[in-house]
Amino acid sequence: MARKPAADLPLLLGNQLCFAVYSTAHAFNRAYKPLLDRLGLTYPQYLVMLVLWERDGVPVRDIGERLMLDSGTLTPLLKRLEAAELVRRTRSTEDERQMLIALTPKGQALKEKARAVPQAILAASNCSVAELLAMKNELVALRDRLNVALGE
Amino acid sequence: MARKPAADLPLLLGNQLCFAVYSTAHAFNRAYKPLLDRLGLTYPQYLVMLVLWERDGVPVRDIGERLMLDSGTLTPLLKRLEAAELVRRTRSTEDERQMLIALTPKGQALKEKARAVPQAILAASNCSVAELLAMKNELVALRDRLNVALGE
DNA sequence: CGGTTATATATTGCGCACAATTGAATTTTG
DNA sequence: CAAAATTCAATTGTGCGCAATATATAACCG
Repeated sequence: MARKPAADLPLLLGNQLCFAVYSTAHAFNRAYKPLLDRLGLTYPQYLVMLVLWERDGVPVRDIGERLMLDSGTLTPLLKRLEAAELVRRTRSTEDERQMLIALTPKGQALKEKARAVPQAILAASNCSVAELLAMKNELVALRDRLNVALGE
Repeated sequence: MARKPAADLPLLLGNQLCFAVYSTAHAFNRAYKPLLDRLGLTYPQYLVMLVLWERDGVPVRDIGERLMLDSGTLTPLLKRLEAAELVRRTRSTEDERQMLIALTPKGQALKEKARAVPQAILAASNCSVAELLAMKNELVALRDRLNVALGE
C-alpha cells in the first residue's frame, strides 16, 4: 500500500490539533454571525463589547490585553463602534497618550439584547455547560503554555 | 458587592468557550509564524500544502471542502503559492470549470523541510500526544455539532 | 436539441489580524 | 533638569475569511 507512510503521520491534516482549533473557531464564527447581525456587530466587535460591558472607560491597551489584540486591530474596530454610536473615544487628561473607551447609552442598552446570544450558542453546540467549561479550561491551559513558549 | 450579577455570568468573557477557541487559534498562529517563515508560508498556505502533500492534482473545490474555505479565500492564496512556484494551476480538460492544483518539484521538496514543524509545535504546547489527541477529538466533535446546527 | 438549472472558479468589497513604522506623551536616568 | 528610553495609539501594507456577485462550463429536462 504505502499510501500513508508512518513518517507522514504528523503532517496529516486530520491529526493536527491546530487545524481542529482553527476550523472550530470558524464554525463558531458562522454560528455567531446570524445572532450578531441582529445586534449590528461582528464577532471581534462583540468581544470588545463584552469587555466594555464588564467595565468601560478603559484605555485601548486594557481591551487589547484582555483580547490579545493590538492597536492595529483595535483602532479601526473602535472607530467603527464609535461610528455606530456604541462607544465614545476620548483622550485621557491624566495621560494624553491614552484613548479611553466608554459606552454610550446605546452601547449600554445593547447588553440586554446580547443576553440571548450565549444561550443560543449553547443550544447550537448541543453540549452541556459542564462539558463546555471543561473544554474551555483545557484550551486556556494550552493557549497559556503556547504563549509561555513564545516568550522564551 | 454586586460586582458580578449572576445574570451577567454568561456574558463574562472568561466564561466563554468561544473566546478560548478564538484566542488559542491566535496563539497557535503566533507559535507557527517563526517556523513557517522559514518555509516562506503563512499558516493558511501551510494548511493548503498539507492537503496537497497528501494528494495533489485536485480541484480547488476539494481543497476548500477539506479546509472549509471558499474560492474567495483560496483563489488569491493559490495564486500566491503559484507565484512562489510551489504549485501549478491548470484547467481540467474534462471539466473546464475546474482548476486543478498540482505541486511543483519545489512544492514537493518543501514537504521535507516541513517535517520539523509539527514536532516544534508539540514541544511548544508542552503537552503529551495523547492529551492533544483527546482535545482534538473533542473539538472536532463540537465543530461538527455546530456545523450541523448551522445547516438546520 | 434548446432552454433552464446547477456547478466551479473568479472578483469585489469589507473587516479583521499583525508586523513594522511613526509621532506624541511620559518615564527613566545620567 | 535634560537626554534617552519607554509607552500608547495610530498608520501602512499584506494576507486571510466571507458574503455577494459575475462568468463560464456542464448537466438536466421537456
